[in-house]
Amino acid sequence: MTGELSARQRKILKLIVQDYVRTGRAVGSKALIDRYKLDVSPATVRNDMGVLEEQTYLQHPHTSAGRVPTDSGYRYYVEHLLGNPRVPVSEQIRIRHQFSQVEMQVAASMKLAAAVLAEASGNIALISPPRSLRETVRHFELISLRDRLMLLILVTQSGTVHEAFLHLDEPVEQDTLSTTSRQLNDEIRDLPFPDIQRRSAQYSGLAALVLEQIAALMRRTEQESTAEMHSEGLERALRQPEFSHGDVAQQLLELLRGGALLSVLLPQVRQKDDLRIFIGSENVTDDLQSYGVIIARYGATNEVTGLLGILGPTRMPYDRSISTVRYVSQVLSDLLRHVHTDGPEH
Amino acid sequence: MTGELSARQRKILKLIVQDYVRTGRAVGSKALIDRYKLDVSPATVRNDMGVLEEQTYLQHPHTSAGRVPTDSGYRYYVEHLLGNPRVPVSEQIRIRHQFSQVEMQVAASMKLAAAVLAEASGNIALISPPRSLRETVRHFELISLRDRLMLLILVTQSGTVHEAFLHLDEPVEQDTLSTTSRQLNDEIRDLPFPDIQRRSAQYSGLAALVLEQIAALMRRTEQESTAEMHSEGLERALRQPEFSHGDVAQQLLELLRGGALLSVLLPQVRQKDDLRIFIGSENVTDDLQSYGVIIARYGATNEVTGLLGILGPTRMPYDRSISTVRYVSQVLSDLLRHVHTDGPEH
DNA sequence: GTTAGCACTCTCGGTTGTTGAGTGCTAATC
DNA sequence: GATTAGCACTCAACAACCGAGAGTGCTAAC
Repeated sequence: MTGELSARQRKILKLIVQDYVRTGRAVGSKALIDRYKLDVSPATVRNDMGVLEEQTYLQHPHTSAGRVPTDSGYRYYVEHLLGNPRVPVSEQIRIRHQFSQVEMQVAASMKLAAAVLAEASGNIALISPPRSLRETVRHFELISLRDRLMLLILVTQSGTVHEAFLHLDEPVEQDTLSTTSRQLNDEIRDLPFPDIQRRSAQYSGLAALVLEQIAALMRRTEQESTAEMHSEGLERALRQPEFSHGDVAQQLLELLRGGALLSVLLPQVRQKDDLRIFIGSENVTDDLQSYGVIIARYGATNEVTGLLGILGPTRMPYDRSISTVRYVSQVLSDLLRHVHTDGPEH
Repeated sequence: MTGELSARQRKILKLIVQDYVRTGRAVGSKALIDRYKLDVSPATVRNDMGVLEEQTYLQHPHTSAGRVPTDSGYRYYVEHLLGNPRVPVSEQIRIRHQFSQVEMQVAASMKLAAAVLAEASGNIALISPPRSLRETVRHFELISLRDRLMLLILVTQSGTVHEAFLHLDEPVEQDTLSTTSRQLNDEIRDLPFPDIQRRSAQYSGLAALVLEQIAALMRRTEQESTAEMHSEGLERALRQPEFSHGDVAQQLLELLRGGALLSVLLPQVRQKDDLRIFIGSENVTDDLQSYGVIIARYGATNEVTGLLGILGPTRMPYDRSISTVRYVSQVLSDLLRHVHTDGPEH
């Protein structure tokens, strides 16, 4: 079905993709020649276009319109016509500089990463926080706030901090809390939540309450971890003609909120530094049929990782997007590595 | 200019507002009579409509269309024709029940409050977290995570928890951290951030670093506190015909993100249990000209308060919205009072 | 004060032309 | 054999037009 393409045909396909991505309008034979000063005639281009259409790389919205890339056209483009795009060095410096501003604040870094991605691509940036597949306890602390109210602070392996207010049946001194926490901390360090839950049964009173709560917090995050996702750049993306139609905005919001996005795409991005591209109909989910998604995994180690990427219309600037996703994921990984392993100052 | 209205004129205005809010279509004299079985003729209604139009309560989109309420029409409606709407008891029970599920988790309660508001009004719910106008330190804790990495946890008067990772120049033992924190805690309890910043100058090394960081955290939240806002129900709201037009979605997103909303409206809602309504052109901000906003202040005390409310098109069900905002703000205040003053179990 | 009657106005939805970009095919040309 | 010129054809997009229907304001009668 799909045979080899001549050099000129590949060139034409490349130009069509780029032109269409830029303008958003179907590309005709004459317009293509005018704009890119090809030294062949429209008819020749039309012949080649005919071939490309036969090979399923292009399609016709209607008889008298220009050609538009199909999903497989984009796929061919990113795979064979794109090379290995790099973020320009000046841009790299600018990005690194921005990250150096936020220091070691994980939350701020993530927001920044999203902002950079959104900015560079003009589309929607996605990012999920770094999580361990199997979270364990690193440390917890009990703080007495008032007679019968205390605060539980939990730090897990991935460096995430959780908090919960606990109401007690009877007043407890801070000293009691401190000794309890010191003792329990030693016992449950590096344990995952099922183990903790089991141990809670062996205790009663304060200790049991605390252990139960810790287990509950961890269980909850484990369940949420796939769904939790921050997105950025939606309002700018909506300015694009693709999205100007009314209910697309609503559809997009639901897509982002629902998080079906991550739960479907997450398993497909296997390891750190792996970058995956999903174009239109390649997406299993119906809602994603008309979008393109670029997703990469980032993280400090192979254990604790998060995802980041870009979501846009199938008509998106894949070159810029891909290079930016790849670069930002590297920067973020570097940064996390500093937090997780006492790395050198940068 | 605006004189008295006859009983029938008020009735007609009320019906027009309600009908228009429900259907979204300009209301004609005949349609009004048909739908509400008035025992007067269309011509009479037309005469009254004429009067209402002269009084600026109604307006004509064009010659041959029905009437539509103006902003002052809505204003008259909420002030004179609405009474004091209450949430139906069954609804009250449902809401209370939902809140009892989330226990004392402040963050979860806020999300729930937003969800309830959005649900009841079909519009966008707004909520800003409870903050004190003048935050003071309640307690902080230092936790050593690794040789040269420690975690700072800060609890402020309003019950908000902040966290920050701190990198140290040289390794410090947990014991050192504990004694330092115990000592400093006593010293800075109940102080606002400028005082803390001042004291940090008197110390050096670890203590100085910690105090500076605490001051920085508090300063940052103080600045952000006006801007921070959670919103809910956007995607559902976009389903409404008012919002179906393309770029309204974008405009709304920017409005919500920018937080111009709160920084403008916040100062106008003076104290707890105060409920304010802004209709269309009554809003100073241009972006808000075609929206209606209902905002109430909630909180545990007069010191620590937050805002919640509803944003929708000027054409919104004011009765339901007002009663729900008022009720939810009460429920949330009750709940916060439990967290802040060791209240009885509920 | 209320109502019937009537001429008038203006949006909305569908139909109809017109325009222009683009195509596919064939025959001539390099 | 690949390329090109020429030409008839197609179809979306846009504007102009038209009739139907809902609603109005006014006047005169009740």
